[in-house]
Order: sequence, then C-alpha cells, then structure tokens
Amino acid sequence: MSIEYSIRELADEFGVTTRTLRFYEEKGLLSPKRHNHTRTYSNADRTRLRLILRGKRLGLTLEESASIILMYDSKTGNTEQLEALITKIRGKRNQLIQQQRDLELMLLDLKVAEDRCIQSLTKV
Amino acid sequence: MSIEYSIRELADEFGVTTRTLRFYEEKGLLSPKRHNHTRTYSNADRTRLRLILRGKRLGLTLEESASIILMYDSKTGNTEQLEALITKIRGKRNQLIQQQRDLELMLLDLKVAEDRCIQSLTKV
DNA sequence: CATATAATTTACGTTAACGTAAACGTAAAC
DNA sequence: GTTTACGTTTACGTTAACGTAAATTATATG
Repeated sequence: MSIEYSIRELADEFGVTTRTLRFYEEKGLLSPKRHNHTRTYSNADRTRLRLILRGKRLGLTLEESASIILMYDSKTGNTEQLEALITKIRGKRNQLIQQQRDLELMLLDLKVAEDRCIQSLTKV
Repeated sequence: MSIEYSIRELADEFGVTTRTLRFYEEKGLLSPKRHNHTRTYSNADRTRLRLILRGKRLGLTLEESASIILMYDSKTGNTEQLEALITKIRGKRNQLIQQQRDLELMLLDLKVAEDRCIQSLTKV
C-alpha cells in the first residue's frame, strides 16, 4: 500500500512548480518511476523533496542537499568511506551550529530594532 | 580616533576578495570614503560588512541584508513608516524562527546518520 | 471524433553574486 | 628610473536554479 503521487500533486503540496521537480530529477535529486512515460512519485521521493526544500530554507545549494541526503541513506560498508562520511557530517554540523549562532545574533538585532521603533512611536 | 581600513585590510580580515567589496559598494551596501581616489573604510563600513556576511551564512540575498541593515539603523520619524518597518521586521523574524526549526531537524538527522555510521563501524 | 486537459522533451532566457582580465594610475623600493 | 605592489575602472564571463515558450503526445470528456 505504498502511496504514489503525480507530479502535480507533489508540486501543489509543496508549493513548487512542476519544472522544479523535473529539474531536481535532472540533477539526480529525485528519481520517480515512469508509468507509461509519466512520472510517479513514491513516498521516498516525497521525503527527499522535503529534505531538499528544508535545505533550501537553510541556504544550502542543491548539491549540498544532495550530499546530505546521500549521507542520510547511505548504507556504505567500507570503513574508509564511513570515516570520510563521518568527517563530512561533522563538518556540516559545525556549519549549521555556526548558523545557529548567526541566527540568534540576528534575532537579537531585529528585536533591538523593533524596540527602538516602538519607543519612537510611543514617545510622541 | 576613528579607525580606518584599506580595501585589502578589510578583505583579508573577512576572507573576501576586493572585488567583493567593490561589488557591495556598487550595490549600495557599503560607502567608503575616498582618499585621493582610493577607498577608505570606516568602522561603520566594517560593521555593515559583518552584517552582510552573517546574512549570507544564513542564506539571505544581498538585497535582504541591505533591507535588514536599513531597518537596523533607520531613524525614521514617520508613524506609518515605523509601523511598516515593524511589520517587516516581524516577518523576517518569523522566517528566521522557521529556520531555527529547520536547523534543529537537520542537526537531528545528521546525528542519526552519524550514529548509524559509527554502529556500522563497530559491529564488524 | 473533436476538443480540452495534463503530461512530456527540448531549448533558450534570466537573475544574483561575484570571477577574471585588460588597461591604467601611483607610490615605495631597489 | 624602472620594477614591484597595490589601487582604480570597465566590461565581459560564469554558475546555480529555475522560468518560459514551443512542439509533441496521451488521456478524458462531451
């Protein structure tokens, strides 16, 4: 009972265009099955799309998202590969943690700016 | 005793190229003084640059960073403008808060991936 | 069966954010 | 005085991430 989606359904659900889905496929980020020439997306595709869009909101490039997804469902056996993967994962995590700090700083700045606006309004 | 910087000093300090600094100026994000044709950056310019690069790490476009900087040092008097500004600031904050959630989710995913890697390594 | 609807491929266009190269001015150092 | 180092402007090139348009095919519906 694996659910499947048409390209339009998926596009509408996530608020992207069909062009975008085809483009992601072209870049190897999605790989829907074909039902006599027309694309059929599985739940796995849907999950991938969710990860890609989350990555976009965080400012990742498609390539970065692709590499993260690869990490995520990589069933590598080779020890060397695994250690390389761990290194990569930790590197990415450090970037994200830096982002967290940046985010908090920017939220603080915005709060200061807003407070000053409000003050400016009330002390008429 | 306001400190000033050459284009190279500033570029080196922040790890960007001089081209980048000139480009930001062209886009109105920086406005260094000219000392007989050569650019001289003030502390204010330096702060702006820091904000711009922070924005970049968060995936903002230069235009967005510019608008945030405008909010930040806007001394607007007009009530209407101030209220518009507050609305804008709150909108941006909501985006950032969504980013925070995305970030935490992605960090979790990466942790899961790493743990699986490590397990894969130890259960040889 | 004709027509409307949605899918497909192919391909050129677009924008942001710089890179890169050319051609030139200036000032210190050898 | 000329080489070296750094600055300047002008301008064309590049990459990512799609947009957009054209031409074609397949399915459904009246």
